[in-house]
Amino acid sequence: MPDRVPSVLRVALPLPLPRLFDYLPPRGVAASAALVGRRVRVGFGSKVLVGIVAGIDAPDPAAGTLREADAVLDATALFDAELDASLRWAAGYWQRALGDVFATALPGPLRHGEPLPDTARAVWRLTEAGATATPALRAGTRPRALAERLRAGAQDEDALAAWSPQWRTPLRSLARRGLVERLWTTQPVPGTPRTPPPVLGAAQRRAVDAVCARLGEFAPLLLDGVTGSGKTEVYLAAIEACLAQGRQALVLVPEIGLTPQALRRYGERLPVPVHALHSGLSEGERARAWTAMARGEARVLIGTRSAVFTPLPQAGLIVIDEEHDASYKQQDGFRYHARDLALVRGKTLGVPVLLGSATPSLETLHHAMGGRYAWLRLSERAGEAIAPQVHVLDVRAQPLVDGLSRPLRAAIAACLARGEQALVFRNRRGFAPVLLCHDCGWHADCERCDSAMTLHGRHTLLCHHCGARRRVPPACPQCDSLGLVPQGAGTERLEQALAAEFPDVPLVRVDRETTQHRDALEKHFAALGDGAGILVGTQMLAKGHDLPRLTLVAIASIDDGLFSADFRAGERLAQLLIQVAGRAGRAALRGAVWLQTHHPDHPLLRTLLTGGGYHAFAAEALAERRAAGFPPFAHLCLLRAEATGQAELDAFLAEAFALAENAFGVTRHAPMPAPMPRRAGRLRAQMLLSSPQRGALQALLRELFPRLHALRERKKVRWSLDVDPVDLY
DNA sequence: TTTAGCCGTCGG
DNA sequence: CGACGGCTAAAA
Ligand SMILES: [Zn+2]
Ligand SMILES: [Zn+2]
Repeated sequence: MPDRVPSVLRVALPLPLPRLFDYLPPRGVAASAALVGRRVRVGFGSKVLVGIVAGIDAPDPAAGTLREADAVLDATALFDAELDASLRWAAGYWQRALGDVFATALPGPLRHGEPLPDTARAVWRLTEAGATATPALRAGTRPRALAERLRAGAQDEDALAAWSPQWRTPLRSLARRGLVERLWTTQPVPGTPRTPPPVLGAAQRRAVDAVCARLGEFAPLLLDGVTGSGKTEVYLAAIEACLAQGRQALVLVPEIGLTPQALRRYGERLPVPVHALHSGLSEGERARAWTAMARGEARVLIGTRSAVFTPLPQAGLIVIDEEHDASYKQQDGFRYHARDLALVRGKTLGVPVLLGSATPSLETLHHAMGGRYAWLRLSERAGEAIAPQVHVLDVRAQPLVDGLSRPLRAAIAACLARGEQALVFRNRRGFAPVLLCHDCGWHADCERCDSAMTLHGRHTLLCHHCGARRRVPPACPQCDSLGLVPQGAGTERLEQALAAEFPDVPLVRVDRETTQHRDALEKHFAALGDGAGILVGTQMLAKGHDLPRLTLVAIASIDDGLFSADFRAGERLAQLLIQVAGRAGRAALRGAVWLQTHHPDHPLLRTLLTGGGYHAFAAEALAERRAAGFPPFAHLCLLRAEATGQAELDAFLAEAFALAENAFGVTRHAPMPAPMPRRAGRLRAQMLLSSPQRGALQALLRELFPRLHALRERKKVRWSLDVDPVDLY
């Protein structure tokens, strides 16, 4: 009889093991349903872990003696009912252990058992003495400017930092004289000066109205608008309406989109403090923002992929900017898709989910075309702006010197002569992608990967896949020839060539090497100034900072992307081209886009650049996907595996293939080597599963996942299931 | 995934 | 005989 009494805690631990672990409650604590969702500290093997109580149950008679949990760490559940349900759904959908999913959803300090942080924020206001003394402060000084600002109302430290990065200096000067004082508050601080909203165009107005009409219910909406059509103003107006109803808003942006400039824009336009969650914050700051949302103190949170796990107890609206962006899919561990999880949360929460993009993903477009998503179109650039003129440069008959043809150099020179700015785009960093022997055809390959090494500078060969680094050999290792030549041009080579040709204008290279830190990108843009200048770089330049003087976009080459085997490569390339091209031109200055290619007749380029643009491309690509049985017309799961020995790898995938036999009508494709069969010394292979029915695939995965865990052959193999993979690499 | 523990080999 | 490496089962 006592065996039937629910007396054990079923705990989700942060491990990749797909099961829960049973513990007795700590001494003096009764096992009650009220403990579900709270963190507990438990001994596990020889170490101590922090887990979350996932349920309360009767003890399993088959189990041996249970350990006692050390302590319950929370007074209430960390996740509310909605977040808890959404996380459980995510664990099932993307096939990941619940404890691992819970751990991913928590900011570091909470994951490690720290108490919820204090969310009170420091607010500075003028003292009475300060108010009196302000007019007497020396005019034109920073303390005077700060005092004037505070006279309009108290400000929190975020607002002061937005005003000036060096806000502490004048503040300290005022504080020393007793003119300002610090308070602690969890309330939003009113009185932050706000930029008035611009007048919206008719299409923007319609879009805002469409979103506002759906506040209070689940509604997926696609905001489909070209670069410069004013999507952000639509977000801001919708968020204001959401705030006015007393609800919270969550905004997801791609990693690269969360610039200080973008944050400032949200902060200045909205009547409440805007909290940010991004990789540049300390763990403590992330925990504070998360907790402030959980307590309802924060009303607007803007963040990157992992911000989708933020509690939204008073949710009103979720916005996903650049919804097509691949960075929303986590590429290791718990391989969730933030956009898709946001849609599920929106449905559970009963709030609209606004998906914005100039180049919507084919999945989202397909939903919009089928009427499942409301489709809001902003077809014109806001204001007077006109679309840029596109030149496709056939370089088959053109000599390329350092990757640049004569007509392109001439176009850049003309642009600079007008005092305008040029962006030269090339999606390969380094000096040259290949180092080739002119005499025997040998090229420098990585010893641990099936991939060529990239030449960096003049003397270094670098593998972009495993990080291997070595010196350029003095002569060809195969034929002793001295004729080793860099083949092709990366950003570094373009930079040098442009610097030599245009020595008098500022030139900035933007790629992973030059832009390590968070603020480096902003510094680069500042270094460019607002006169004539050149930016060279990779897709880091595709969005971000607004550059009004930029009128010429030169795409040095994207030919290597035209023939990729991956089913999503075309979509990616089209999105990238449209994004980069969209940077050319503004209201008064018409932009031009130059594309150098050896394949001017490639269907993708014809349709995209000289035909009907992105939507015409998308229609063709969707037809191809339908014919080939790829998403959105089928749902995929990729079983990836890697091992040091080929035999172990093959044996594992052969077993996995057998396990997937005839199940639920899901198509199992024969195991095959990965597109890069060897990487960092490890052999890689994969098996694809596909089904037109998402439910059938999910049913198979529910059976397959535990069986894979139980396989003997799994031992020497690292494997993972990737549900809805963004690429098959 | 991590790790304790078992067993077999090998050097001292 | 004890150290070490490789393999396996178990972690509640
Ligand atoms: Zn050679
Ligand atoms: Zn390598």
